[in-house]
Amino acid sequence: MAKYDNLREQILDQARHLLVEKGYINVTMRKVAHLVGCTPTSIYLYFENKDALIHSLIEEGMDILHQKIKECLAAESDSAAQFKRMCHSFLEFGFTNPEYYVVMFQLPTDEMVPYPAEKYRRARSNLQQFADVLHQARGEKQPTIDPLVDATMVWSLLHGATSLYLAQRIDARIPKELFLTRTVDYAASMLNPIHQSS
Amino acid sequence: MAKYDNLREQILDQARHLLVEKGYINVTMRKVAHLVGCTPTSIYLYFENKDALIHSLIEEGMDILHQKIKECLAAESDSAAQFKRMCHSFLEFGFTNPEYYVVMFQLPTDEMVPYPAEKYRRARSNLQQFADVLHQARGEKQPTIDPLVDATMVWSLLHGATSLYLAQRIDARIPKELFLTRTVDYAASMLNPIHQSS
DNA sequence: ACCGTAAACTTAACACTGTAAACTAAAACC
DNA sequence: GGTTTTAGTTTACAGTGTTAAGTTTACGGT
Repeated sequence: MAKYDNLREQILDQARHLLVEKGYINVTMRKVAHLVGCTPTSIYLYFENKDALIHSLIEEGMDILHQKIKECLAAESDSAAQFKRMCHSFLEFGFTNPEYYVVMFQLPTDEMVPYPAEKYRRARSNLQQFADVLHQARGEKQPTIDPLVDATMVWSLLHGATSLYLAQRIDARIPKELFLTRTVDYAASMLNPIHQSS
Repeated sequence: MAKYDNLREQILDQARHLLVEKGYINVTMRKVAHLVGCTPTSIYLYFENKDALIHSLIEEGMDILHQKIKECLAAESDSAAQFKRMCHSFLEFGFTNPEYYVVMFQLPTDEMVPYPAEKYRRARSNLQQFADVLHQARGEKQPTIDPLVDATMVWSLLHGATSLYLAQRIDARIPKELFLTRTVDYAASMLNPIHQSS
């Protein structure tokens, strides 16, 4: 019956290939179809629309990132070290998978239907991981400081750093490695909750 | 001779109107032209292409932001207070001018020709303002810590916070005001350069 | 006053994009 | 073997940025 051997998987493969090698703008229905060897409309047999196709790739990326974050917990026993490693891993993921990062975190809301709330689970789970480790590293002192807020601050920092780096908006005088370690250090300052309010 | 009264300005006006009211995706050559009452191709008489038109709006936005940052210096005498106010102003600019912010800082590099290096002046100048105030607030102690790097860290935080907020990716349990003041506080922690390296 | 030229603007067209509807071929079922 | 369902294609539409050619209008010179 089937003219193709698992067409859905082939579409996903070529879409991923196109994303990683040529960037998001080159992920078009026609280009994906051409690489697969089918017609553009055939994609609609397996994906409701382009957004659904991209969302599948987003989920893949979320899985990869989630895996990398989880590995940080196993690699260290000290929770402060775990936290730093997690920050480093997040940055490294963005730096080495720029196109994945773009679709996962930088796609304009207007340009695409928002990533369905239900599927934010992995993203939220990552944030919760940061919050948990942060909470643990500080040893339950000062329970008034909500770790979720601090984790959100850290996420903001990491996301901003990655975005600016990928957009090549970091001053050329700052070497990549310095930028990376400094960002981790700044994030790690959240481990010592000595804040003065404004 | 002229069929229109300062067509270039009218184009810019309607493009700005469309951007602010309807968002970046709705800034199309045909929609701008329709609002102006001219043909789409007439725009090309005054702007090389769509990018050039958008860049004009970007420059406008940069000017507005630059102005707001400058006002912070006048509003306070203490340089630490100036710094905090600058951070707050940056966030507020993004929060209240989401569409300007999008074209200024979030347009995918691939989707648009990179913002010409020469025109980064205002953006760089903003970064330098942050670096200068940071340097001054710390009173020249520890000259080894390059304020440019720290200013870049702060910029990363502010940009990340704004981006996540505008994309509505901040946990609903965190009120906007708390998020705002916490971000400013975190940025302000750069004023006390007590960093432990990793 | 008239002609030629240059400036301002429009018309028509091209190569793309995502997507819906209609059509076709092949397999599955009874 | 005939009918229905599945898998896939063909065609078409409305939208995008942009280019090239055509048109109208105003200006300058003799």
